[in-house]
Amino acid sequence: MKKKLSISDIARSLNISVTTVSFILNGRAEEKRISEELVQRVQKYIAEVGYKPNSLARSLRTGKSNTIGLMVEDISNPFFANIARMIEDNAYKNGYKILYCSTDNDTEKTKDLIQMFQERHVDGYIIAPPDGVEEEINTLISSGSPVVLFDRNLPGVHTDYVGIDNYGSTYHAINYLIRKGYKNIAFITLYSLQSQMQERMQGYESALAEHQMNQHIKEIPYSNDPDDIIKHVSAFLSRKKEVDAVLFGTNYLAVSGLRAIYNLGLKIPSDLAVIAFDDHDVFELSNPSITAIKQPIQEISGEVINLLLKGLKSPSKLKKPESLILKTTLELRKSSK
Amino acid sequence: MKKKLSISDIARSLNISVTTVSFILNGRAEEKRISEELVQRVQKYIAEVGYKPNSLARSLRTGKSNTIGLMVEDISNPFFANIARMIEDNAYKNGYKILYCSTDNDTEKTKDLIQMFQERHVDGYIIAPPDGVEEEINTLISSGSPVVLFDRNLPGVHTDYVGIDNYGSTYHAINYLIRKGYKNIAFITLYSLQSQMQERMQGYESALAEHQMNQHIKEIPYSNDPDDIIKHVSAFLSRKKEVDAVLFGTNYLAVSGLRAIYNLGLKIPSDLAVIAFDDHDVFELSNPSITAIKQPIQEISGEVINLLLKGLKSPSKLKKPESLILKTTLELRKSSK
DNA sequence: ATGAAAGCGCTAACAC
DNA sequence: GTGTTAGCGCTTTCAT
Repeated sequence: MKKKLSISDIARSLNISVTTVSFILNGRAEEKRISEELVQRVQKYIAEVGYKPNSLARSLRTGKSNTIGLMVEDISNPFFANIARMIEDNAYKNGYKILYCSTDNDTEKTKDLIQMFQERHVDGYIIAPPDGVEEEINTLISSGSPVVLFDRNLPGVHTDYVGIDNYGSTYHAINYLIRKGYKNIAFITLYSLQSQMQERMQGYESALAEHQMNQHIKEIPYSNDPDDIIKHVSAFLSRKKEVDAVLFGTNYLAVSGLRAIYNLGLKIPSDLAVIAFDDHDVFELSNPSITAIKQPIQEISGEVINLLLKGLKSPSKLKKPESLILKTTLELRKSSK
Repeated sequence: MKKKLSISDIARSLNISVTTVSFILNGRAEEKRISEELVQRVQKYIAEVGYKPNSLARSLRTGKSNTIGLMVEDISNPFFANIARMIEDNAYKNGYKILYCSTDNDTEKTKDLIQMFQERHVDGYIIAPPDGVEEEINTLISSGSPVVLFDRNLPGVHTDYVGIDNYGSTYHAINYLIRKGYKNIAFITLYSLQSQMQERMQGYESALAEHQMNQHIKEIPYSNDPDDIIKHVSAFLSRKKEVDAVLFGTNYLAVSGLRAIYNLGLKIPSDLAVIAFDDHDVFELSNPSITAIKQPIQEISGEVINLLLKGLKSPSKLKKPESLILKTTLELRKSSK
């Protein structure tokens, strides 16, 4: 277990000053007009002894940690896991590491988490926020940290946002079902004030209203336990026999919803047509396969990290917030006739 | 944007020394016999002004970062995403944050990643390693960092490990297929030297050997692109018409494999029985549902974090490595007659 | 029971 | 071009 080397050890061994070493380390040799030969010598020595700067000390000194805080609803949800993966790749490529956490859509938990990240001096935040954390996020922003929101926006928070056209997505999906002749179209969604869920609901309502059709809405409280969801969906569908099509508000509602539907012995699409919001491997391989509103995950992650890196580069005050609303696609499969 | 407070600001405002504040902050007031009244006063003030110690400075001083490095094959794979979620919950509960990364089973990438984590002074490592990083991991261990390996073990590395009975799992699965009367059972697996894949292969081979049955093995190179896998599986199955059952070595091989099977127009289980290694939402909801070898994810994560926390507490030298081999269950579904 | 002060390893303003 | 040095904010030894 050899002793960790420090910059002064290097300087001493080479008989030069720490400043010189530091400048070379930070690629400022040219700028400081340090002789090419010295640079070579230092780099060779550093490689030889395997010296690595202590990033903690560096961070303490510079105030930058080269770390990004990623806060999602649940890292085990495939939508977020996929986004996390793409963001990771991009961040590492740019010299940033990722600290992650799952909020469970819990406002208090999220506040704690934000504080933890703050104490850790993460350089920037990527957040899919629950509602109720507007104030904390505004504090973050006004203290100069770049923040990119995604998946759901926060009213009253002035920062970069990447989302999708939720309203249009459900609006079109419902119109598709109407064209196919379904008469009683239900919307099974999360009991939530989050912007994306509200917009999805509005799209559903508008489409029905335009055709003077009845609403059948079921809002289910957020839960980590699939069985809770299954129970709610079962109860709803057993009660509402007239429902002949259902749009699920999120992918995991749909996954649990499918279980409920199979448990009830309902046949898709003859008894019930199904569309899910957010795609999932399950939907392609189910039999029948399930039509889904597909978010452009790659594009979302790309824009998110892109905006954050931009924010990291330029002082946030100079940059005015951008909002990107991306298009979804309705992936037609066999779950509707 | 108010100036960040430091411990000396607190001390100055309260007219006491930083030492005292530090002791109180670190819960050593009792031990240092600081008057109860002073402790109260300091804590009240700290809460009032919202002072938060700078964890960077603390880490620099103590050498502990309260961060755990989590390295998995691919965070977007549901198996790893689920483990990540459970590990996160436990770690945060114990005051640790998680830095994660995906190795893509790439030896060189993993070496880089290990180095990055080392530079970050993570306190401990949880790794599902590719092969070829034995040396790097041994260096980590001998430098005193606790390391817990999971999912696959590394020969020659002496550290905690949590895995499953891979050999027994495939052995039993194949025997089950044999009992059901299948004659030409294929094993579609990863082209890999990793311990868990080798063991799975051995279980397959032993079971067949005991019944003097022919092997049909297809090893597919690791790829992030599902289409690559689909192509390989399609080619293999079109060539090997006699195959009447197939065991997939990992869940994502099975997910892509199912696509290949459907593309070829094969019917499960009449044309082909299917078993997957690792469960997945897809398998339960597919029609027919797919039999799978299910890993006890909760138990795995629990043991992993448990071992790591143990290692974090006691100097690793004093602790002798533990290896935990957990049992899987064969989740019988409809993909075999 | 409390305080002074020496660093942890690094960066960068300033001096030469 | 290169060196000296003052911190970044904290912990902890040693002194009182």
